[in-house]
Amino acid sequence: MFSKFLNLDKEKQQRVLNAALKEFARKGYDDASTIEIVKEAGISKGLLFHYFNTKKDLFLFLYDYSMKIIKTEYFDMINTKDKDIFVRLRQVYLLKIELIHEYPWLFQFSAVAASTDSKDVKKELESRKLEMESMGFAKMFENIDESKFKKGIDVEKAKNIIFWAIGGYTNKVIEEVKASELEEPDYDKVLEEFDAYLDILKVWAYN
Amino acid sequence: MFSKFLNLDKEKQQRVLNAALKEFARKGYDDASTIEIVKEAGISKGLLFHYFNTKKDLFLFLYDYSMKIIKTEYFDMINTKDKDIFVRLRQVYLLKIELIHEYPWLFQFSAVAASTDSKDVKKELESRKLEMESMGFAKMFENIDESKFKKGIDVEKAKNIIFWAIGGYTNKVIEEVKASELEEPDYDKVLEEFDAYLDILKVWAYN
Amino acid sequence: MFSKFLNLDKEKQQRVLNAALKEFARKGYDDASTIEIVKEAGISKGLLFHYFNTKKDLFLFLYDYSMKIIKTEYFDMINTKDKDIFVRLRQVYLLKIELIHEYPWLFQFSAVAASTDSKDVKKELESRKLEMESMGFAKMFENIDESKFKKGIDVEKAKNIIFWAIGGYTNKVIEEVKASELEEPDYDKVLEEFDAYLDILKVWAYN
Amino acid sequence: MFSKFLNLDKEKQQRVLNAALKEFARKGYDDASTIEIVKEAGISKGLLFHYFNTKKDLFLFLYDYSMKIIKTEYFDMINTKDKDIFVRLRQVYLLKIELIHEYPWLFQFSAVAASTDSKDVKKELESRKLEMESMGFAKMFENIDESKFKKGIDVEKAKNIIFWAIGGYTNKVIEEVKASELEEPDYDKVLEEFDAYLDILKVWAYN
DNA sequence: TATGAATGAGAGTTCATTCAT
DNA sequence: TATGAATGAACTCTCATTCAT
Repeated sequence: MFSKFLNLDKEKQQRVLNAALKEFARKGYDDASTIEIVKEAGISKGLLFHYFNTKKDLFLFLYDYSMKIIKTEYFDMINTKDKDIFVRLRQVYLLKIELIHEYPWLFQFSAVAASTDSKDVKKELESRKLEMESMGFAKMFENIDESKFKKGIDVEKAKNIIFWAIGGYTNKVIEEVKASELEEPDYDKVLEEFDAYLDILKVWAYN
Repeated sequence: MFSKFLNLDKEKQQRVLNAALKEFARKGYDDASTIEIVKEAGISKGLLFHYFNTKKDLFLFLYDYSMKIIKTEYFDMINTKDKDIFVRLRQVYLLKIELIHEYPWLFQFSAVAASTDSKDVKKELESRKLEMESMGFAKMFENIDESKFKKGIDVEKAKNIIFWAIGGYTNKVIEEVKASELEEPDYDKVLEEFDAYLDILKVWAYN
Repeated sequence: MFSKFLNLDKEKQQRVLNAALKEFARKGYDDASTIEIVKEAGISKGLLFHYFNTKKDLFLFLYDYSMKIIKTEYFDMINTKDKDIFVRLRQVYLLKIELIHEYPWLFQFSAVAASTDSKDVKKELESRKLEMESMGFAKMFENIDESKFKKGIDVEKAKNIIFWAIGGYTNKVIEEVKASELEEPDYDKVLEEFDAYLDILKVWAYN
Repeated sequence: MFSKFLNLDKEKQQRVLNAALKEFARKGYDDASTIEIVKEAGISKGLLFHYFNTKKDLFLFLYDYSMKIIKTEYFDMINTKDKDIFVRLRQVYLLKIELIHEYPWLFQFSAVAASTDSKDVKKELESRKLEMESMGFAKMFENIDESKFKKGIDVEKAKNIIFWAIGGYTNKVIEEVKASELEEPDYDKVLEEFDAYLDILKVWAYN
């Protein structure tokens, strides 16, 4: 199907993939411009369609590509031997930062793809949505030692609060990066702050 | 500037405003269609441009209009005499539900506007972003009795966690409404669950 | 459906119709250029699509329009009281010339439409093909006095020969007009020659 | 000019020629796709252009090639010793069927080429149109014994009628083949019917 | 004020043709 | 000679915006 593209040398593939992920991540499906993608990738308009046939196919290719990476290089890498939820979350966070380094637009693209309502791709997306979010959520909280939690509290809700709190912090970092037009945050500082939040949650949630 | 529009009878103004808020909220700036707006509003295409000159001006008018409502009818209505953060949050939540009833697309529009990156409006939006979020955050946590919090914990971070947890729950509700294609959730059930989350956070955060 | 177009003043309608009939008649469906049509019609690119939505819809509109004219102003006008086949054919021929005067590209368009294989319109065409040709053939030869024909000859085949001979002459005239780049032939000369052919066929076919 | 192509082994030449004739015959000049040709011929895109430079040159090469075959293997093969027009026509008909067997797309291609109006090739076609039709017509009716015709009738016109009648029958057969999606008609049946038409014409035209 | 026909730049896509290998 | 990736002009179609009425 996409063999023409996949036979390219890796460097050119990366250029095209990153350009496309970036454009879709920033503008969403409908507003993303194929012209911007080819400009950024340094290829001609015709060539993009030589590889991917349509904008829609390109998007779905990127979706599958992203999901594959997120599954194999993120979810599957979560070590469920750490049973303490905060040790686990820290581990996952470090994994994510690593991945963002390698694929700067991957998570933003997948977030945009997950929430798009564009009628062109909605149907196809629904049919393949493996619920990355829920899959990630499940893996993140798999085999957790719940005995450490304060008694008398709904553990599912407790997990949700922890999940949302961490997601909130992550979004804050992303917003700050966007606003300051940095390409990358200072990950040491971020991790330090992240740990501070984990510490609070630990004190709160555990006995 | 928009005097032509503002001189209309209120009923017609509302029709146009709601139609436009709805379209932008659903599709984002670039993908919103002026023809859909005029159809829904029951006016002609020419008239919309007679009132607002350009799509961009319409959008920015809506943004300012939304911010004004959110400020005057939401943030300013927060009663800071309730010093307990969880009493406060519950109060704010009820206020928001009330406002959603009156302006169904207001908060979704403001969320879309806040996160749009469309180059047409990005610059103007930045220059006027009064940081609704931070403004809301500030008001929501203004004059809070911090003595109730567990000692030895960074209060600002604690507030953030609570804020994000609540935001997370809100988004979950919105996603569920979207997925079930309901126009409105069952607010009683939602409030009950909301309270359950507040209770957990209370146990956690307070002594 | 095509109300926007049908509400135009007749002169503009004619300009657009003739431009489109001409372009499709000359180049066939696939190769016809909407740009050429709008140039010839003196309207803008957008306007053609404002009227007809797609090239396909335009083509099918033209098809239905042409079939209607050919039916009501050609086939239905054939006077079947003339039972002599040669009187009938002469009558039909005069009718056709008249119609060509009014709608110069009508018959060429309908011939092109009948023989097009373009996958875009093939299906729709098939579903509505009222078999103009066979319908015309039927009407042309309806209520003919067959007693005048030479005995012992298959009358159906005889009719076919006459039909093809006349068709052949007609095509010859069309080719000559094309080659000389005249817009219209000298109809008096053509009719004279046509009569000469009819006379021969009469001597041949009748006793 | 086309020496690169002509130096190929005959089998490959034939593959390319037949693929190209078929594609042009089916779709006309403008709508014919070079990629379809190379796929059918089993060569690469670059190679086609290496041989023929442009689509136009390929088309004109095919035209000249076709005309040459039609001249040498069709018109020149007409045996003018048969002076009876109907014997002659039958002979020509059999010749044509034979040739169609050998070059399935030859006549359809030449018909399409003769009637194309595509501006790319129109001019060149006109300048070399040796009037295949008229050439064939001339040869077909060369050295015919006109004494057998009914007296008092314009012999040229009589010949035309016979020519058109036969052409009409031929087109009918082609249409029927197309409609039934057969690759080839039942030639025995066709010949039988063809003879029936010749018989009628014979009775009519001769004393 | 109010309409919607009219405009044209720009979108995604196709395809003959070129060119590095 | 042979390949097919790469190009870019041209296609159909969309849509914010203008303008005659």
